[in-house]
Amino acid sequence: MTIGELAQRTGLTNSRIRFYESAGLLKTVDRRPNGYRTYPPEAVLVLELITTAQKAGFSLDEIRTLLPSDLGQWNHDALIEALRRKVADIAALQTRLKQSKAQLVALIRDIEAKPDDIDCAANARRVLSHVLGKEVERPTLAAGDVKLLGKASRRRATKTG
Amino acid sequence: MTIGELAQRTGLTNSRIRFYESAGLLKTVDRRPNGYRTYPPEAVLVLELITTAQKAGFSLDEIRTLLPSDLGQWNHDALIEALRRKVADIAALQTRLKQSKAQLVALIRDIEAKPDDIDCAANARRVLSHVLGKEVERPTLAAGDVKLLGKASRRRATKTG
DNA sequence: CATAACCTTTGAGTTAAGTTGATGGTCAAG
DNA sequence: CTTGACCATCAACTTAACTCAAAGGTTATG
Repeated sequence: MTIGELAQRTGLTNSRIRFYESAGLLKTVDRRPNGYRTYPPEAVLVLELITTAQKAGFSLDEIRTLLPSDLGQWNHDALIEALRRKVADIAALQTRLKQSKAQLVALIRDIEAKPDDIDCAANARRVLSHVLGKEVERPTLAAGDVKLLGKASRRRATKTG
Repeated sequence: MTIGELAQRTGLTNSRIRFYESAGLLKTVDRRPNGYRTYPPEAVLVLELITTAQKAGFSLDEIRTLLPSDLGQWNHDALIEALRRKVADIAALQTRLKQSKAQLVALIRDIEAKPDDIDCAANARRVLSHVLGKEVERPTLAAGDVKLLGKASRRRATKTG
């Protein structure tokens, strides 16, 4: 199989397959007399395995250390250990995401729960103090004196509190 | 406040603060006659806001478009919309992670549930066929003929099925 | 006035996982 | 024998969010 055929069967690009080879994920590939790479059918499996592992969150570095030189010869213990570690990583990330999401949801509620009797700036201070978890001082300067924050400039016009 | 003082109060590095300025997150900063940057106390708040937003998953680009030029003058609608979008992003990621984790857990169980009466290579094929969701052929070549997979070489010795 | 500890700018380096482009060889068809 | 579709290598570019180094100005202290 040529690299183009392999690319078609796996849905990857030629350059990506060459990149995987240069990254040590594919064993030294055979060459035809003309220099063209030639692959056995198993190459399809290996590439599918790589992309599957990537989707599961493994880096190419991790995959390289886990892929055996022969598809039937896995390092059982290292593999299981890596899988468990990845599950733990995911669990940790899930915890963080859950917290972040809860904070954002609370923030949205907080912003929308603006008391009718305070103005925009006061509401901003109120919300900010919740976000940053501490007292936020009222500006002692006129609005124009607050010289922070710049260039942004792709904000829309409407400013409200 | 000098940049060094601001860095100490926020726990950021000088270079990071300068970087945020060059990235358009801090408004044109005042300069002393000697060319040194000088910051008002509000700068601490702005930087804390930036790092807080980053922890919640916002990119600097997103933050730049949302940060108002005045801390009391938010673009209410754009902000709420961005917050909702971020919550949706997180929810989508949570879904993906849940699936990945379930797949990995299933894979671990699958690997460990090796029937006593099959050998390593057969177990590898069995597991592979589950992972890739299709039939995996038995090798028609001797193990040494499978020329894929390379360089890796930092694998440990013990090979099992 | 020397030295340390600040500050300045500019440009390049870092990581991951590739992509893109330049330049050139190979091969089958017409 | 030329055209087009392949293939090869190599270096450079991409994105994000910074860091680091070089080269030099400023300020406080002894």
